[in-house]
Parts: sequence; C-alpha cells; structure tokens
Amino acid sequence: MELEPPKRLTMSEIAREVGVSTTTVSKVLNQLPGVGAKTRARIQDVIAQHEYVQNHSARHLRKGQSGLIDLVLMRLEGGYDLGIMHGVQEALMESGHRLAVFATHEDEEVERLWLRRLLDQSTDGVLLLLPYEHGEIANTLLQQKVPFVAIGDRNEPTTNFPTIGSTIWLGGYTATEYLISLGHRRIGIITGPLHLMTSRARLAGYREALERASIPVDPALICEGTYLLGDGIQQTYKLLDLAEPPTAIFAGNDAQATGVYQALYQRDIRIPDAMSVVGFDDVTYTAQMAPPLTTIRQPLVEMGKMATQMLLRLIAGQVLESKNVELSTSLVIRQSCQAPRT
Amino acid sequence: MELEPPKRLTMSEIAREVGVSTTTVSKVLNQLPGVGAKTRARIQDVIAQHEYVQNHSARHLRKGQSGLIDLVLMRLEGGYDLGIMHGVQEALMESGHRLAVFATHEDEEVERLWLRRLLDQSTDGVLLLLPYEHGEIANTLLQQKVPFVAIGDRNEPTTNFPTIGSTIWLGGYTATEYLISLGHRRIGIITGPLHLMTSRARLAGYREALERASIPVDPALICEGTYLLGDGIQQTYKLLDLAEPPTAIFAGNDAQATGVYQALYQRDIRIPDAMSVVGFDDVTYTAQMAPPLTTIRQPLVEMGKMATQMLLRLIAGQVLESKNVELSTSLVIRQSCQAPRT
DNA sequence: CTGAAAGCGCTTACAG
DNA sequence: CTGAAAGCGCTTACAG
Repeated sequence: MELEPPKRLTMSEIAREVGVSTTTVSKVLNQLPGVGAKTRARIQDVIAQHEYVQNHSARHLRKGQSGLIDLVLMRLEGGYDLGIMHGVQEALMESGHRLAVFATHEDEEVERLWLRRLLDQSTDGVLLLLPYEHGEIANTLLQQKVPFVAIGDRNEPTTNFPTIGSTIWLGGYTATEYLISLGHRRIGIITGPLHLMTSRARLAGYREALERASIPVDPALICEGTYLLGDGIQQTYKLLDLAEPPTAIFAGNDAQATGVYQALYQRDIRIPDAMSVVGFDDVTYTAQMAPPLTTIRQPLVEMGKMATQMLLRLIAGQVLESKNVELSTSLVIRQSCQAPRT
Repeated sequence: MELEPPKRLTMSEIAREVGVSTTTVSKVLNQLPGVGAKTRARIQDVIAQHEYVQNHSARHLRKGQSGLIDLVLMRLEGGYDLGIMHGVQEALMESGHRLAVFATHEDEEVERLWLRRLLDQSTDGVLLLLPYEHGEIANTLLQQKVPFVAIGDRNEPTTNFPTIGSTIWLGGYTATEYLISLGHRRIGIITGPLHLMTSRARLAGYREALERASIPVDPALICEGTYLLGDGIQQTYKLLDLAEPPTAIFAGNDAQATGVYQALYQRDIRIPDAMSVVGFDDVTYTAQMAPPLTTIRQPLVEMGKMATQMLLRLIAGQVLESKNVELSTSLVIRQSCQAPRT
C-alpha cells in the first residue's frame, strides 16, 4: 500500500482555468473587495468544483502566522482539564485556529523540549494550564513575545501576564458556610498541595467561614492532599480516626470527593446520613454519583472559552481591558449533605 | 500592552553575519554533508549565539509537509483516551511532530467542520480515536490520500485501513474465567453500547467462558450500558433487584466499575465479601480505589505509541507489515474479587 | 567545499 | 474591476 502524495490544485491552476490572475482568486478566497460579481461567481464555481483549498503553509509564511494555538498542561487526567479544553475548542471553532496540545507530565526535560519545539515551529499563542510554578515558561514566552494567557492555578497572587481563574476563595467560603448553615461544627477539609495558590485559597475561604461563625479552627481537621482520588481515601481515614471526627468533609476537588465516598462506604458510614460531603469543580460525573455530589462549581468551559478569547485578542494586537479575570464559582446543591445527627 | 511582532532572525541574516550563503547555513541546520568543519563550527556558533530557529512555515512549504499530526476523538472524558494520548505524545516526542487535538462531541456538524479545516490546513496524518462508526471520515481520508490509523473501537470486523486495538474478546473471556475459577456461577455483566464491536467482543468473551464452564447464559444478567459511571450505578441496581442476583459483576470499563462500587455501597453490599467486581481498561486510578479494583488491562499507552509509529511509517511512504494490530490485554488482580459466600 | 538561483504557493502594495 | 510582480524564508538541484 504505497501512498502517493495527494495531488492538490494550486491557486494558479484555478486562476488559469478561470482565465484570471491569482491576485483575483486570492481576493475571492479572502473575501476582499475589488472583484466583479460575475468574475467572483465564476471563480467560486471552479473552486467548489475542484474542492480547492489553500495551502496554509504558504498562506502563513506570507502572513507570518502559524494558525496554531498551543495548550500546555500537566497531566491531562482530571475532569478539570477536560472542561477547560472543551471551552478552548469552542472558542477556536470560530477563529479557525487548530489546537496543539502538550502534556508535560511534570518532567522538566520534556517541558524544555516542548518549549523549544514550540518556539521553533512557531505558534500564534499559548494557553498555560499548569497547576505548578510556571515562572520560567512565562518568562521565556514573555521575552520571546509569544502571546499567552495562564489558566487557573498560579503561585503568585499577582502576575505580569494575563490570567484567568475563578473565585476559589469564595468557593471555599461558600462550601463551608453551607455546611455550617446545615448545623455542622466539625468540618474536615482535604486540600490540594498547599504550595499552590488555589489550594490555599480554598483553605482561606474555609477558615473565614468558620471564623465568621465563631467556630474555632482545629488544625487536626485540615488535611493536605494532592487532588487525587487516592488521597481522598487516605485523608478520610485519617479524619475518621480522630478522637473527635468531623461530621462533614469538604474535598478539594471532585476526584478527592470520590475517594471520600469510597473510604466512607468502606467504613460503613452513610452519605449524607452520617457524613456530609462537598466537592469542588463540578466535573461531568458528579451528578451521577451515588448519592449525587453537592459541589462548588467552577465554570470550566467558560474559563477555557474566555481564556482563548483573551488570547485571540492578544494575538490580534489588541489591548486587554482587564488582565486578570476571575469567573464566579457557585454552590451546586445535590444530595450529599444534610444536618448532622445529634 | 501593545504586542510587537517578535523580531526573529532569518537564515539569510545568519548567513550574512557569518559571511556564507544561505545554502551553507541550510546544510548545517539540516545536518547535510558538504560543509567544511570550520565553516560548520562558525555557523553553529552564530546560530547558537542568536538562538536562531528556522521558520517552519517556510520549511514546510518547501517540503510539502505541515509537521502536524491530528488526533480526533469523541469526548475526551475517560482515562481511556488519556492513556492513548499519552502514548501518542511519547511517540511524537522523537518524531518532532506536534499534536493537534480535536473532540467531535458527537456533533456531526462540528465533525464536518473539523474535517474541512483539517484538509484545508493540511496535516501530515490523522489518528482516529472514535468509538463510533467513522466510515465517512475514513472514506474521505482514504480518498484524499491522507495517511491515518484508527485506534480501538470500530464497527466492522475487517477494514480497508490500518487499525490498532487490543484483544478485547480475550479480555472478556479472561475476566469471566477468573470469576468462574473463584467459584462464581452467577456473573452479571454491564456492557458498553452493543452496536460497538468492542462491546460485543467483551460480551462474546464472557459467553465463551460461561459455556466452557457449562454455565448457562442468563440474559437477565446481561445489561447494556454506555460506558459511563452513571450506568454502572443504574445497571447494578437492576442486577441487585433480580430474583436471583449475581455474586459478581463484570463492568465494561473502569468508570462503570466505579459506578458499581457506589451502587453496592449504597445498598450496603461489601466488596469483595458480598460481591466481586472486575473492571476493564486499567485506568490510572484503579489501583487507588477502595478496595483496589481487579481489572482487565488494556495497554493504552503502548497502543497510542504503536498507532503513532504506524502512522509515521505511512507518512514516510513505507509499507505496513501488518495493517491490523491487536496488543494483548491482561488480568490485573487486586482486591475486588473473592470466592462467593455460600 | 561553497554559492547563485529557482521555486514552494500564497498575499499585497501598486499600476492600469 | 483586474493583473504583473515582488517577496515571505526556506531547500535543492546544479555549477563551479
């Protein structure tokens, strides 16, 4: 099965067939004015008839663009990334860019290789979806004048580059406040890695809610995790083994909440009867869990969409009205919480 | 914040600085012979010093390539896709291609748009990761002479294009046989959509194992699902509500198995004491579940890698030794199964 | 070992 | 309204 190179028509062949210049064909293709209605129609006919498509390498060479947006992410594992990607793709649907994706797998070597290749092969812009410190990438990009926007997590509270996120602190606050309103006083929290801003933001929101309700913060109820199902399980065991275990658990994300579910059932503790659980993110499957998970929703799709729109604006050389955008989180009440038993 | 276009050096500027022709610079860049050692060294110096990188649009225009591989998938939701992508990226790491990703979301309109754009913008090759009928895409690709390989599921047992998969039937057989060897006689199975070849393959393997053990196949124990966590839950309830419920459940994938876990716990049925559970895929989190899930492993990363290598070979115009490859599945025994209670 | 020149397939001032 | 021509930044026979 030898593959012959696909024989495609060029613009000049189209031009010759119609009996016009490539200039005119190009104008038609790019919807530029200055072409007679009849000529335009004839050209369009021939184009349609041959299913002619432009050569984008040539086009991009001429225009100094690549037609590509790059998305870098760490692991491509959670519902979080996928929600974002969905939004990115939606926004790109209209712009006509294609999306190149790259996962670093936390390997710095691999990351450098990617950066190099990206710079080599040219990109129109980059979307950074990295939960860890990405100062180095950001600096390189900044210095190479590659437009980019960072999504979600970051280490520094302020940055000199565009970012988009959601009101994490408020999410942490809202979740905790909700549990308190239900009557809970001992609320366990399983965070993400605490060197991440957004993990700390959840925790800060939690603290604030407790303080407002004049409930003392018990350090034993605060468990640090890594946002994985596995530590949802482990940290839950830890909380259950406390002399005075919590009556509710607030998980850092929905994967952890799934782990909490498993650990609780393992110990034969019913949700929400004997333990209330709140998640974070509102990933696709949360509504299907048994029982359906009450969680803090991050507007992931919208975040991806808006990040892309910001990037597209940067690429077009426009100024961003606001460089650091936060979309709002919200509480989605389902069936994993109720008042504690007395 | 007005962005200036990144000022990059061109090859001719490098050439001028060194005092040679672009021909020579090009040779050095492409590791071609016919350049004196000293000249080569001098050129390399200047290149390194200016961090010069080629313009790939120009390069590709010249060579008639795009440097891009396209991956189409449906939803980008499960661990399945992610495992495959991991492998794809690994293989691409060496080849130097970038990976463009596109999710159809089962929207035919969107799919057509993508196909069009792909053809427009030119791709070096396509990886099809579509669980449903993709005859139309395959035909278009075939006819446009775009190299491609299909991964995983397909409707037809034989195809006229390259495919890669795993021994699903054997996986279904092995899982069932294992449960039988443990002493189970009533084994429930939750399949994927039965119009998919691979769903039917699992089921056929299940049947075969039962028949070999002279256990009659009870249609009531066969539940059709959609590979989502949610139907893992629903179908489990159905199985439990049977007059004579199963003592073991074989889920079509690990997401469904997670649903099975939730439904069982909801009904206070312990795993593996009162119910054995086997999954399918061996997605990253299975080892972390409570209890760790016994499952049929598909070598996802390897599948993605091999698919990419096949594609790269096609792109290079080489002949594929074998057009339809199946890697082997295997049983990963963890802690979700044991002998049934008597 | 080195370079002049053509050309990949487009777009874009510019002239008519 | 239409087209000739230059040029984007490379690679590749070909000549020396």
